[in-house]
Amino acid sequence: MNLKTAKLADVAKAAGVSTSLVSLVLSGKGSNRCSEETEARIKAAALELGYRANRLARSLKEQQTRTIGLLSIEVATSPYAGELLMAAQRSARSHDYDLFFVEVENNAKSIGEALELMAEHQVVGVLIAAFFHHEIELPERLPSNLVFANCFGSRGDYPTYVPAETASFMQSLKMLGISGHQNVAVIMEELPWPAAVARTETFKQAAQQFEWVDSARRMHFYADVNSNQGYEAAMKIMLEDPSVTAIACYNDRVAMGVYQALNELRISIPSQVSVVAFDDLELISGGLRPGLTTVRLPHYQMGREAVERLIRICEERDEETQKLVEIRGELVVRDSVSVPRPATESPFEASFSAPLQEKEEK
Amino acid sequence: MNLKTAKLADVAKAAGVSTSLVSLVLSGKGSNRCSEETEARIKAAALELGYRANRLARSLKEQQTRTIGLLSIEVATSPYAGELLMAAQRSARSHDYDLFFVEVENNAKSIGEALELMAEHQVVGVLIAAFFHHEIELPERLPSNLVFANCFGSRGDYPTYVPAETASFMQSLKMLGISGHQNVAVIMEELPWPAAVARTETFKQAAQQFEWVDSARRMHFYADVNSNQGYEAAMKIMLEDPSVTAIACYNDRVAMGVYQALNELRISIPSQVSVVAFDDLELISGGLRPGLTTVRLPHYQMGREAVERLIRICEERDEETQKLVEIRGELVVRDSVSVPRPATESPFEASFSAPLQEKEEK
DNA sequence: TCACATCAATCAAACGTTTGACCAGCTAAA
DNA sequence: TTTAGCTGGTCAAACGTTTGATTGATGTGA
Repeated sequence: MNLKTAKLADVAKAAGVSTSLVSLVLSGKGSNRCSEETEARIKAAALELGYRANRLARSLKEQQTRTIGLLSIEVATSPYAGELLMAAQRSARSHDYDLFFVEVENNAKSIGEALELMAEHQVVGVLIAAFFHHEIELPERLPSNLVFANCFGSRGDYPTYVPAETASFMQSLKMLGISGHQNVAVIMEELPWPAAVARTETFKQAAQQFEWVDSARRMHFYADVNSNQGYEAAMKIMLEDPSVTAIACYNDRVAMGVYQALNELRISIPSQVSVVAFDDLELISGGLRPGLTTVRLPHYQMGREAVERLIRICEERDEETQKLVEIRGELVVRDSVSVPRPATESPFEASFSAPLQEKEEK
Repeated sequence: MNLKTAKLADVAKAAGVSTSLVSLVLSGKGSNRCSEETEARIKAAALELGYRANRLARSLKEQQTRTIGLLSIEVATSPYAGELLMAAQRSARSHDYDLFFVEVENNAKSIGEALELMAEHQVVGVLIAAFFHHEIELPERLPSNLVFANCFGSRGDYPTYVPAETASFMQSLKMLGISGHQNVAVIMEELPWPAAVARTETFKQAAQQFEWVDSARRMHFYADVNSNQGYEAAMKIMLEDPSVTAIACYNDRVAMGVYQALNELRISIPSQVSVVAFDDLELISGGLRPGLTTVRLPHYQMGREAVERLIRICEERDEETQKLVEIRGELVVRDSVSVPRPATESPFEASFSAPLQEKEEK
């Protein structure tokens, strides 16, 4: 493996045959073109010398690679970015494709340069992936074999795999609805990300469907809600509107703030107030107590399906006509939802002494 | 950019010159080998046709690529995996290198296959990166240009960039020490990960240095402490040993459980009990209230420095002799540490009504 | 006028692989 | 005896690029 690895000619010399035959035998295309004895000799020589084909030469000759470009937009801004990436990598490998990875910022110029670079490397197709669902500014020239995952292009009509925001969030909300909640508040992102727009709309639908009380008044918007505004929002909600029995959160991060507010207010989850969210960042949703009932963003599925579609396209056996594929996230039920407390009961009654006593007993 | 891009011969024909000259001009090596007029004509033709060099052919001819292999071990198990990856990618690009990405499980066989694959792609060097600090099982054959980031190999003596566990964690502990804390408990991982072993030792050193009381008794070990045991640990600590004024946590995730326990126990942070941790997962450390004072794992620096070292090695201009490089994480001071409460004061006095009243005033 | 430099450009080989065309020797059917 | 087919291989061209060697002008100094 060091510096120079053996080449076809070395194996051929060692086995006393031509390079052609070695190539044929090693690629399996030369069945019945040589004797078993020679075949064995060639294979032994290849093994002995640790021969590995030079993919550069092979691809040059064959006029195509088995490499796909993964163009990742601002990977680091999100935790769990890895999951889409991992899914893409594994799917590619399982089809014997390799991954050429470039990460850039979300602007047409950087993306254009990255695409040119990939073209130079003769990738057969490109997957553009982002780590939160948004629009990507595309340059003029685009490869024909292009698929989007967790984002969508500003131009063109390419296969696009995104989370089914509406259907997914609806699962969370339905959980509240069928549990009997009527007084549901929602803490939503105000900036017009696709996720925010869709989830807001979903809340309206759910409110109508389940006949939630005062739902219009109970929608609370914050710009850049990720920056810790869940706490303030929940404080405001519970203090100004104590009849609320459930809070739906834009995402897990918001829910984390909500938990802290409810904790401080001595409102117990879920017996006094139920909480649902979106994302399922295990670090949060599994780390909170009680565990957060939330919808898992389908990062893995988006990565896998986008790559498989891309490969089908590259191999010209894509029969799907649908461009936009929305993937529904799975509802992960933990312990943050229960039936609503009786309508007459104040939320400010959650006894805190209970867990304390439990512990003190022993 | 579609399917077939123009090649040297096309540009040559368009400009009415030989391919040699086009190559020379476009690579800048042909200064004063042709007239300015011809040079302009060639460049115009190249632009017109959207010519992009075929890197396969170039690398084959030049007998070397500018591609480095990034072998990532189990990327998805950690959030913020992206940061190391991003750092590696950006550093590589800034030196005009590209990244060939493979992600595998931590076993010698998978890693061996990935390395062979990279060798086939003629990478000039390999960076093996993991997303938590541990040992990597290596196969027999290893490339000569190999560097480790956030992990280390079971064999061989390769440049290795890891977090300075001791020096970093000591920053957190020193923060407690110089604030005057004497009764410090620690919640530590029991499994013998390098991080756990080193951080345990660091705690012992700090305890000795600052003359912490009963420190041996105040070390609490949990196997797989990431699975939410911070809560139970903190409960146990505060109920059995209420004189504790500060809790040092193995990592942010543990601190998250500690916060929840202290919240339930009505112990306020930091006025009654201070908390420090390790990792600085912004999702947690920035999302908790009050913000968690913790040490940032130097993912970005490890990625960057490892790649730059690797490139120096590949270009045979590496003058460093040191193999193991420990990178110190930065202490991120937020609001979870204060001076210890008076020795006579019980921790169970944090008034919860205060923030409630504040809010009710308006 | 000759030798020699310089300029502007071309030639041709090579990188490692793949693969259709070819070939020599043998057997079996026509 | 010819023909055809099989067995067990080899030959040589090609993929797109780079680059040392070469070349044919033109200019220049002795």
